[in-house]
Amino acid sequence: MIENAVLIAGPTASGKSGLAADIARRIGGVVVNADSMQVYSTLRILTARPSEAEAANPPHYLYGHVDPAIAHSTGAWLRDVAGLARTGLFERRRPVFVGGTGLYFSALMKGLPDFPEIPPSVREKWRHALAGDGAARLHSVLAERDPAAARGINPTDGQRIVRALEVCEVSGGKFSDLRASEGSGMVDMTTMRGIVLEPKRQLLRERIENRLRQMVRDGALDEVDTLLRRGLDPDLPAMKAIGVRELARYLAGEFSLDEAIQLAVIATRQYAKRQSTWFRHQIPQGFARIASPAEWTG
RNA sequence: GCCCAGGUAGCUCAGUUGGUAGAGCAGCGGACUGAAAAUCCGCGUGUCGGUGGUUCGAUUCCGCCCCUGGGCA
Repeated sequence: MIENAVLIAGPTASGKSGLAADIARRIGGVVVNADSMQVYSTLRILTARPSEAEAANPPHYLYGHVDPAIAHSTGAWLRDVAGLARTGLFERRRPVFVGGTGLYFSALMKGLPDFPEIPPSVREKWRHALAGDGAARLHSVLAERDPAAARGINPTDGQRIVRALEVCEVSGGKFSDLRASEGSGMVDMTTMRGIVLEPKRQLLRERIENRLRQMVRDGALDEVDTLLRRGLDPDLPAMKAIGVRELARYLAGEFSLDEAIQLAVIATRQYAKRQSTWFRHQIPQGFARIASPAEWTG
């Protein structure tokens, strides 16, 4: 159990990283990443990961420690956190978890059901089936193996259907049964402190656009180029970082830099909206909700 | 100045053989239990450029005007 943790959630470009560093420095703590994309090593600029200098003081953990060729996951991230906890680090230094991935916060607070590890061959098999037969077909397959799970998943939601099917196959049981057996959270909720950043939409829009232009000035194109040269599977999570696709299309000469940036800005705005929706409804009561880091008087 | 093609949702456009209109994108709302920067669901009234006329009724037909492209001078 992690005592006295600080959790900071917020949409992209809300200024949460800076706030996390300030708080960690003040309480003599450490910053722990809770963002699904900042774990990857190659895309430092494009994922707005803190620089090496920033990450040195206060100490930052779980940033850029995963190669983009590896498909990280919520479960893998949770194991990373557990590994850090086992070293006793959090008993000496209070952890400040910061990020934009709502699911990671849920997993941290409530735990994850005890799903089995899915062998790559099984994963591939169902993904193939999805591509070939379509979501509706797989949904009816799921309806036979696990009616309860099928009822809870939209017939067009291929990704979730595949997930349920692979878990059924590997466990030999039902996905819905496993889901019912909730794991236990990692942070002690009675001593935890939670903050949600909720900037005004208009302000966020401006910040997103400015930041993306700055990223390009800082060398985001080189990062994307480096990533592309590795010829990785486009389905890998790291390849889906916002901006990769858009800037890649500029590099391929499909459209101008300005058009590429515009598309990436739009994708980022839509992402920020999804994040806000999550934090509005899925984060427990008791988190302090503030519009900007300046409002935090902690 | 003349000829042609257009002016319809924030943008790109479709459509109405005359009964006041609809797609994609954007935007907004929502879901979310090991890909989550992912995946999925829901939401479309806008002087149909303006103004006269014909008509029971015009965004649709006719006249004039304005604007934008292209062509001829």
